[in-house]
Amino acid sequence: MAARKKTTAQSKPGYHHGDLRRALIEASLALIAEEGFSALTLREVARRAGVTHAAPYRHFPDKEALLAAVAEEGFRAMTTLMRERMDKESGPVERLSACGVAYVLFAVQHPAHFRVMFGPHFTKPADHAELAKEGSNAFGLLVQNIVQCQQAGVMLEGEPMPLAVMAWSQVHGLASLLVDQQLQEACKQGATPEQLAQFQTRLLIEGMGRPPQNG
Amino acid sequence: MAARKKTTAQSKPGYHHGDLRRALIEASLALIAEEGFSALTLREVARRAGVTHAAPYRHFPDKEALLAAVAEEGFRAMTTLMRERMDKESGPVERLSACGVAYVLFAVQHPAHFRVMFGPHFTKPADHAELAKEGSNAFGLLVQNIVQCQQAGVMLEGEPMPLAVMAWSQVHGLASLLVDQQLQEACKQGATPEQLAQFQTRLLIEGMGRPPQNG
DNA sequence: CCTACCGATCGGTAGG
DNA sequence: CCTACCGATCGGTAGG
Repeated sequence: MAARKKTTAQSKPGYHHGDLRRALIEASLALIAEEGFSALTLREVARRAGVTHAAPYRHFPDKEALLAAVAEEGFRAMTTLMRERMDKESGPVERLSACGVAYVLFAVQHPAHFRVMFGPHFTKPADHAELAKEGSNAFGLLVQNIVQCQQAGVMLEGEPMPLAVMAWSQVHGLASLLVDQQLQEACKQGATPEQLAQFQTRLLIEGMGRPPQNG
Repeated sequence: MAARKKTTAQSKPGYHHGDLRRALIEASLALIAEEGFSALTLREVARRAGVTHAAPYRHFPDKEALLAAVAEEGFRAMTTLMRERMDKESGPVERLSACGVAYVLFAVQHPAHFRVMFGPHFTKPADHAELAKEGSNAFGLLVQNIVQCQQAGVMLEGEPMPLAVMAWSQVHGLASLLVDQQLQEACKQGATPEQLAQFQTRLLIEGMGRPPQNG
């Protein structure tokens, strides 16, 4: 055991990465997960990736660009997970539910990604067109599910947008509370994130699924 | 205009505050609101309060203690606002709705407070007993409203906790999306935060208000 | 509550 | 992708 040196995978100083860009992104995620956001500096990221602190500038002009790349990747992975879960269901209500559950599970499984995606990091959103597009894609999936529920006659008619924003709020709130560790006491009854998400999604659709009683 | 010096309220170096503690808290909030979280350093806070960077240590042992004071104050203000809005209503459903709307409005009106209250800043929650208590008080108000709806027979029976967590998720999600500027395009239809909160709260209670159809 | 000081770290760049 | 360097800022403390 004494012989086992305390080093990261590549401690050789002159090591050349095959893909430093990827290594930097992954180092960022690990750093955020382990030591929180305030610990994220380009220098520490470089250190963890096994390069000097000047190297990252070959791939990202600044920290914001690195974070944008992390966020983009996050949105793509989240969209993929939502699609996977949706594809296992056939009915529009079940597909909408699966989409929401996937949102929450992604956040719980990738908290660092989730924080970067929705944190207030990007001073000028206009500078990150690709990122905005990935975000819209994910939201579009949700809207599409809502519309299909409406067309199937199992959801309130009219503008889909307010309903989509409501569904987004629901899953985003649960995801945020879970990621930020706010549901420790309230939920130590043993409920898993998936159970919570399924319970909430079901009641949510229940509420959106009938017109208010007349009278 | 040339005569108008560019100084803050107190530029006199030796100025003695009547209440430096308050001034530090308010400087923190302004700083977060104006330049984001990463700009929050004890030195900059001291600068804005018009004292040297050693002065804050007389009131707070470190940055985390300052943030805990900000968060405590936030929870107290939020609880007050929820109570005010609830007290204008008499029916349990209306009171629950008012409580949720107040949560969202507080976040929109005090985004810096909201971010501190729910951000991942407190490494050891056990070190901040007072803060935990204020948070529980606010959540308790929500649980109490749920129970009263149940007792009035207008809400699903059984464990109130899952319903309370669901309601919290709903308003927390909407509040977070608004504070983090994520609803710009989706909602430039002109809907105000209060209208969004009221719409969502109404449908939420709708969903929690009836047992699923049997069959 | 201030002055003066400490070691440490950071973002960024020149030059190879 | 590295070495070497820059100015700037930070948290924290001694001593008054």
